[in-house]
Amino acid sequence: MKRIARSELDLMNILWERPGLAASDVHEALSSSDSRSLQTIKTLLSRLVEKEALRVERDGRRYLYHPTLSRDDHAASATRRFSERLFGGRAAPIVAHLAKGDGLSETDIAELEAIIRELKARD
Amino acid sequence: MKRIARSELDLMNILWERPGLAASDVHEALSSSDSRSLQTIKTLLSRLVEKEALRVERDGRRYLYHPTLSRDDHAASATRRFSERLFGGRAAPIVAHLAKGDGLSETDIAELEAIIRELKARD
DNA sequence: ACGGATTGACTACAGCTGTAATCGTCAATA
DNA sequence: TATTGACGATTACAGCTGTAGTCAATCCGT
Repeated sequence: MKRIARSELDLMNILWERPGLAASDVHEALSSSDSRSLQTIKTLLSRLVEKEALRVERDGRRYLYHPTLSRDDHAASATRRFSERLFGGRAAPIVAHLAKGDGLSETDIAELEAIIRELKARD
Repeated sequence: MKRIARSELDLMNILWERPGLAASDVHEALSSSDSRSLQTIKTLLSRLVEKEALRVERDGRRYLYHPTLSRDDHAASATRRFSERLFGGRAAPIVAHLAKGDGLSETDIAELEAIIRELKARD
């Protein structure tokens, strides 16, 4: 499985939320601050199909796109690579950076607590 | 400041630890599992200078390289971008992924606890 | 049936990345 | 002093990324 590029990931995010969209749907679903043209989106979708991150289903003369790679698998391996490369695999510095400048919500903090409790219970 | 590529980051990591190394030193300092040639390292160092992530100091007829960008600044912005793109800025899913398959050390967990306590104390 | 809209296929192309060879120069050494 | 080796500068080049234009086929409305 080839690597998913930054600009392709936006499309994956949309298709993980709502699998089975056509190219034009994906284009519309993109944030309005995203100025990429429909043609660009189509190219990116094709590349994702080549990379086997998406598969297509024919629907008349258009394609509907479905993720092959699960969001969770991708997130897990991307996260592992990221933390490895920047912090030698440690999690705390990541959270510390995000915590600076109050980027964390109440619920996010609560979830972190739960994870920690869980980890400590593992003994 | 241009983006730092994956393969350039290894060199930054070394120079953040020990600023002022020459190209050959950096090459030696790389993990032995890294097979890139000295020439490759030199090219990468030049690019980092162009990108203004490093500055050079002359030492006879060679250069010593010093980070311009601090490790902390880089880590902070890279972390923010990463969590934004994959998890909408939330920290908990990142930790959850790293926690799967016991990737977290005792000290890492202790540090996380400390950060959480700190966050909750902020109220 | 015709004309505009839509769709995938194909092509384009510049910039970034990864990896390295070559070249000219200077320094140390024999 | 002639050679060898280390150094930066320049050049190379393929693959990946980001962004899009063009084209041929097809669908839909009139």
